[in-house]
Amino acid sequence: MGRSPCCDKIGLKKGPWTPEEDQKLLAYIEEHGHGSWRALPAKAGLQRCGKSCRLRWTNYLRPDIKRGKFSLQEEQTIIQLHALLGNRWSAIATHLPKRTDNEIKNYWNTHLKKRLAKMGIDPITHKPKNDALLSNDGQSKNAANLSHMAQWESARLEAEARLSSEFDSTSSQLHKAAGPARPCLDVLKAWNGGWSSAKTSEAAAAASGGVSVAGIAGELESPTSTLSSAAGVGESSAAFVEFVGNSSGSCDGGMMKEEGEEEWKNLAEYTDPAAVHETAAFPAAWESESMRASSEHVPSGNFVEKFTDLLLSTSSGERRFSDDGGESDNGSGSGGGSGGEGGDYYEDNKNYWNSILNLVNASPSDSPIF
DNA sequence: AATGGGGTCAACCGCACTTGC
DNA sequence: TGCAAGTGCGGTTGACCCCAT
Repeated sequence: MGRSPCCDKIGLKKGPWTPEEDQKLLAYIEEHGHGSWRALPAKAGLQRCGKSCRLRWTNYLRPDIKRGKFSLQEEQTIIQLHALLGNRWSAIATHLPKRTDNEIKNYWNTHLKKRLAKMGIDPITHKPKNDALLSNDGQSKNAANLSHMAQWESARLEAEARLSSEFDSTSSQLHKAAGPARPCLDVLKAWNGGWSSAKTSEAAAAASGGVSVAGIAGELESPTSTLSSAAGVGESSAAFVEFVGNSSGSCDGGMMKEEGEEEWKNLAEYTDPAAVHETAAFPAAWESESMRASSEHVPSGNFVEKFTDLLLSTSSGERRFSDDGGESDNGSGSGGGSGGEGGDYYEDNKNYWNSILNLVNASPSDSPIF
């Protein structure tokens, strides 16, 4: 829109901040608050642009910033949320309260992304780069994926349409109150809630692959949120639809299985038990006959089980992937006793995404994105 | 000891969105 | 309603550090 940059004035300093500048900025903000960032430098006696001051404050000087090495739990959170949200660093940062988006972004780019790539996993899609590794019958699997994607996208659109009409009278108010768009996670919660309620009510909507939206009302603030999500996190969104396409077995808390339990129990502690319990009802809704019928033909594939687990194992010297990106046989395979060679493609990924949903559910209610 | 390469991270840049007039 | 200012966000850059040669 032809807006002039804030830093184009000659004479403003750039580059690394000196301790004196830090002190000035800190002292001013502590006394007056930052107020208008543009006006701040002059008032604080700094030869910096407001933007630079804001960045310095938010990324470095803020007192509530935790610095230093990322914990295992933080790594898990970043990986899982990145799988769901993509490069929305600020959104991810809301779940790591003492970390800045910049820090998380840097950590992802310099550590986690490389680890994923090393393992043959596309860090953008969080899927293996070589789909042929996933199963002995890649084509039929892909066909099944497409089928499920279509099925669930259809169901999602149906639910969305119903929500839109249901909330039509109040949506504008909600939009105003909600502030910035809350992309796809509203939908995830909605799905979760929908499935949970479907389990108990055996609603016809659920039986037909649709969703009983009655239980969603309380969770959704923006009934049209998926529309923005389609543009914002389209790829991840699609991945979600694909990954959840199976109904067999039970969920014992997402990816917190026997294998790697030491690492994942941290996540369990982090996650609100109540939320976990609520989410645990989610897979039960998958017992819907129509869904099961359509998924029974899906061949078992030895997909990347718990790749965040693997990723973190790799970081601690444990090697579970062969050099060509395939997974080496490490014994028991995936948990839950699923058949085939070490686990079921969909089961694993359902669990993976369930663990993300757990995270979503456990997130603070005032989170700007959830 | 010097040097080159790779890794890390603070900071900058430019675009997009929100807000106020 | 349209425009401009203010702010937030994500991608990128460049300086610094460490390590191998």
